[in-house]
Amino acid sequence: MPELPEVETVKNTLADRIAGLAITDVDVLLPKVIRVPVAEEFRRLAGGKTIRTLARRGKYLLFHLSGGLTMIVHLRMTGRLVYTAADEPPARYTHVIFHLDNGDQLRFADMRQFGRLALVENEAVAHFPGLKDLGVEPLAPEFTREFLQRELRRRRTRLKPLLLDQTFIAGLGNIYADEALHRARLHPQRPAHTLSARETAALHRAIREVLLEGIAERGTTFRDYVDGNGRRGGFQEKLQVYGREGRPCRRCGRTVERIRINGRSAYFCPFCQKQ
DNA sequence: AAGAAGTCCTGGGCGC
DNA sequence: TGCGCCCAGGACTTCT
Repeated sequence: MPELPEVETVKNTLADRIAGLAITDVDVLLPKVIRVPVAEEFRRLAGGKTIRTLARRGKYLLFHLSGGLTMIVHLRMTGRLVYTAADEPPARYTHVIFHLDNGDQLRFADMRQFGRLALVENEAVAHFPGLKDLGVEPLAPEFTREFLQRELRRRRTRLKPLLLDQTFIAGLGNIYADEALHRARLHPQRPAHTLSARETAALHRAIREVLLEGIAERGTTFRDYVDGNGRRGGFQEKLQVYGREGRPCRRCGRTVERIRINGRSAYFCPFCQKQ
């Protein structure tokens, strides 16, 4: 699932290739993946625009276009954005094709059809549903230990759901949340307000470390993720607990367990991460 | 008002 | 072998 490190990697791999290119035409093969405006308008507006720069906010990808427009993309579970030669046979589940003025293409594919694209005026980005309520960027300087301590103290919820709350910290998903908690030796069910200063510092450090290592490994390909060049990530080789139910914890060798918290699975080591 | 549940999807894993 | 069931999961909506 594309989380912060995967989206960052897609952004970086695509930026090298498409920044400065113009979109000559757009094929929308599955109109419902276009959130706004309606597919026909999306196509009309995107056509002729130049892709200036790419940015990321949480798990959202932002394409800053000429004409004061921004394309917002969320890959959700299985979405892919891949730069391809025009004669490349279309991958299964390709829903949108951007024709670029160098003859190549940018293709959006998504097996589960959860991912969404939107095209809005620059001024509307800050008001866009989902984007507008995003919390702090965990790799930005604003995400300090003091900030985390202040926030944890006033929340009664458990750590795992809190880390997945995009209005709190933007960009963590199930994989990196579980890995961060394991690295900080914190149980996913721990009530947020019960952490000591020392534990808070460990969590703060762990969140940043797992994300930075994820980016350094070019993301985690648990199943479907590929970057803007269609290449798999490498961080799946370094996962300590995620997806490892019944297998040994890579730190202590005891068996990794999986529990359900708010309908989401949480992998953890009951020895390293005591309640 | 926070927290929980329902919704969207389809490949893959499982039981029989 | 093959059928049917159910699960995974991010973010948004709806319910409590």
